[in-house]
Amino acid sequence: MELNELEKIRVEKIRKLEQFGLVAYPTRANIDATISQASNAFEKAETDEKDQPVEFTLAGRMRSLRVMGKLAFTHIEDSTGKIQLFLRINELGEKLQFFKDFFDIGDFIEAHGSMMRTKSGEISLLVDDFRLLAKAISPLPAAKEEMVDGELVRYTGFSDPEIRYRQRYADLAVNPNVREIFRTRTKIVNALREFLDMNDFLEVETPILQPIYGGAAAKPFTTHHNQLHQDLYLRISFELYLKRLLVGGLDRVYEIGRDFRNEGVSYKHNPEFTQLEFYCAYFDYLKVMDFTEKMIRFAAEKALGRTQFTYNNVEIDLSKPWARVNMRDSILEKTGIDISQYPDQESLGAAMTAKSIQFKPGTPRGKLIDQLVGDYLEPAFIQPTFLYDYPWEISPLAKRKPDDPTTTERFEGFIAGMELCNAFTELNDPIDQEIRFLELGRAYASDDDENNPIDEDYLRAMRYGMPPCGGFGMGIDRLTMLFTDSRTIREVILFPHLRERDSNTEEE
RNA sequence: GGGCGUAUAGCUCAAUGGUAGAGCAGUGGCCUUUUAAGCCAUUUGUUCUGGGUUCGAGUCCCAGUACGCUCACCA
Repeated sequence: MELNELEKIRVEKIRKLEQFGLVAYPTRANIDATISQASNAFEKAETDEKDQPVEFTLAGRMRSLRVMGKLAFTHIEDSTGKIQLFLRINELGEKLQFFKDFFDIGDFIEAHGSMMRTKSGEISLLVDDFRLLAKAISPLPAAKEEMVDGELVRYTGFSDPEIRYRQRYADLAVNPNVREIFRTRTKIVNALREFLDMNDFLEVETPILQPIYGGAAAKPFTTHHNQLHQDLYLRISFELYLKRLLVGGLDRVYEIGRDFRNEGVSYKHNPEFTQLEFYCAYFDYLKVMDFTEKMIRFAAEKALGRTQFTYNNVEIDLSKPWARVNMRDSILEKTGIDISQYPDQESLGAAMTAKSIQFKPGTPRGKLIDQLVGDYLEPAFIQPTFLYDYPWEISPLAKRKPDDPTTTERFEGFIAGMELCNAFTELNDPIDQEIRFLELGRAYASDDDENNPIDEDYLRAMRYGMPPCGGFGMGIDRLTMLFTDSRTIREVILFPHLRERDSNTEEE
């Protein structure tokens, strides 16, 4: 590994330390409080007007350093906050010189002393002893910041997105707002879990390695089990396994986990992403809509502490019920085309051509409708909106409407023009399900796409009898994007997928 | 996969085809209340990679790589 000049200097410091019989990476730390605990305790002692000194041993990473002749200031940071260390020759004697010689920004330091306020009023630890806890050899990208009128101002930064994602550890270390995004993400997941648990759902885990993939329309990643001589797929959804559990009498189940789709990467697509799916016996899609509103609102309250948030400079309000938009009516309104009048690919295509709407020749009816939705409806769904009643062709796992077999009881939820969730009254009729699978297989064959064999075991499960139920799937990453005002999915995934680098450029 | 853009010091960025620079970081010095500390001095480059044009290329051309935006794809 090639070290640069700065790194060589710091390695040399480690070598010198060892000559003095000291270690750069001691095994144990001996702190007795976190940084926030210490400052809180001191503030309390101040208000209680207690005279005895408040002493602590604290530790953290040095984030700033101001050295004067006979004194020095450094801010240290742990995950609870920042505090200033005040080092003076008065308390430290010649050990101050040791500090000046061997400590750098980025190092982890442990310091003992008593809490005080400096002349400018900042809570600080007046240090009477300290030691190195871990030496940083590589300098962290410089990111200086200060609070001006409550606003965080950053003067230089670590902003190249590529390096930020490739070296997320450094990104997290220098950009507090990035740490905040991932704290919020965890709060969201915890809140969703709490909400579902409160509603008597059972959290389960289903296979990620699947012999037959299904539950969504996406290309899978393929892998192989050597001993069994069997090709396996990384799941593209949880759906078919979770619904098997309803056959088994687990009436309310959910899973939060990773899906893998071998598709294009974009600001809202990552090859692996986190999904929440739940299934609830005796729910239909209307009940799922009500439940979804409550669940998202609950997540916002828990993760953000409020039900309004700003995304892309637009105020989104979750406190009100979501708009509910019928797909047929809405397409008619926006394009003048009544899809119910055009039951096949040819007639709908002709209607679109008559309106000068272009499409790829040979596109099946379902995908034409999908295109109309994507082009004319979705971008307008800024405030939370449920778009409901999808054509059966693109909804092979959803139940048909009792009064209209060409339409299914399915909805998708949108916020800020982005698809967030997908849900339906689940198809529990094994005979209809088999017809749909066969139809789907035909569509795939004509599309010259991946061969997607019928999941016979799923049909067998359904033949045992599946209760009527509602199901729901939501991208956790996208919800996190919304709640953290992130413009790309990579901002909310700790280690997003990036193209592999050449080995010769990978090395420093 | 297509189009457009970007790639220069550890970080953020400059540089008419004519000696590759600044701020911060680093190093040395001064400094007992700083907080983007200050002052003085000072070090650092495969200008993404490989070709080409030219007396001369960070700059122009071609190819490649990565990233960003965008389009396509995406039940």
